[in-house]
Amino acid sequence: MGKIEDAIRQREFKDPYNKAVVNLLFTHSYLVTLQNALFKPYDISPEQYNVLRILRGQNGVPTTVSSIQDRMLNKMSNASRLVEKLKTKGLLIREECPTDRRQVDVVISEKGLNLLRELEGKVEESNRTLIHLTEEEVRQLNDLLDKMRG
Amino acid sequence: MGKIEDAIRQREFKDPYNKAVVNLLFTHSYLVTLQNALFKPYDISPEQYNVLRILRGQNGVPTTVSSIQDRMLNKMSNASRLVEKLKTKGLLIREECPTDRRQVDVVISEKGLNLLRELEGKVEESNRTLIHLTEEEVRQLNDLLDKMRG
DNA sequence: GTGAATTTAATGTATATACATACAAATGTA
DNA sequence: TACATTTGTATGTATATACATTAAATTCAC
Repeated sequence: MGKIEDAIRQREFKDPYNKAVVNLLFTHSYLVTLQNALFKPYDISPEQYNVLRILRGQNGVPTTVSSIQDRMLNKMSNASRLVEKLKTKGLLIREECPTDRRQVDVVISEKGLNLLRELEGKVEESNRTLIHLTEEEVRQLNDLLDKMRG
Repeated sequence: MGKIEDAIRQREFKDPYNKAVVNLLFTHSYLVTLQNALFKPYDISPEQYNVLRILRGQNGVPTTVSSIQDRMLNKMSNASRLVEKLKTKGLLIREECPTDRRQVDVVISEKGLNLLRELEGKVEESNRTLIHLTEEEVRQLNDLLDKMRG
């Protein structure tokens, strides 16, 4: 694939900051395209996978919708609707919180845990192979991204 | 904002590759949230802005929908519908191609050019301020992203 | 304790992505 | 030329994002 200039047929950028924004947007598209392909056979989207991982990270402790939202990669997403989709698929259990009736308690189901187990190795392998960098370079990338957001 | 671990309240990652994927997804969300806010007063989306820039880059030469698609950051997007939206707003002109009636010729309108001129400085400034890196570091980031995609 | 303010979740609407499919026009081939 | 294939664009449907609004439950102030 190589340089962004070839990929989107743009000769040059105004400055490296401008290029970085475009490069990040394009790289995101590269990532999610591959992720979609990975998850498609399991009838799940990358966002739904992420919610399931958040729930598993709670180790069985019920989580509210707003807490899921907080931990999501996209803060503007709509945890409420994603939870509804996952419930329909039987991948999580949602019930009214007894101590605060505004909230709902969400827990990953056995079926959800099994799906995560099935996907785990594939996701890990995919993450490694789609990033063509040495371990030292990936660490650099992570540091730059963390610093970049200020 | 700082480290991704704090931002999404995840204690640790399996390996730096895994972290990089999450970090890229999260950074993308950070970027587009700020871009949306920038473009909103002009009643335009980041994707629509990108299409207008592609058209301006043609310097008045008519462009087909598939050529726009090729140059877009997201290859799976739907140039046809974006062009339709921009036409409704009067930001571009779309007409049947005389030599090949399957194709449509798309050219940016004067109104579209004016909008780009109005936005130009703001976008450039925004791109600089939302990336908290030195020029040397941004170049590094660009190189890593280019290399990462293989 | 009552009413205002806040919190939590759900819903409504517009936009965009992802992918399949349809259809017309152009091209290639026998 | 006739017909199959390919190309260019549009459309249909499901999912997700972005953001405003609603409604119910809780908390706070008095």
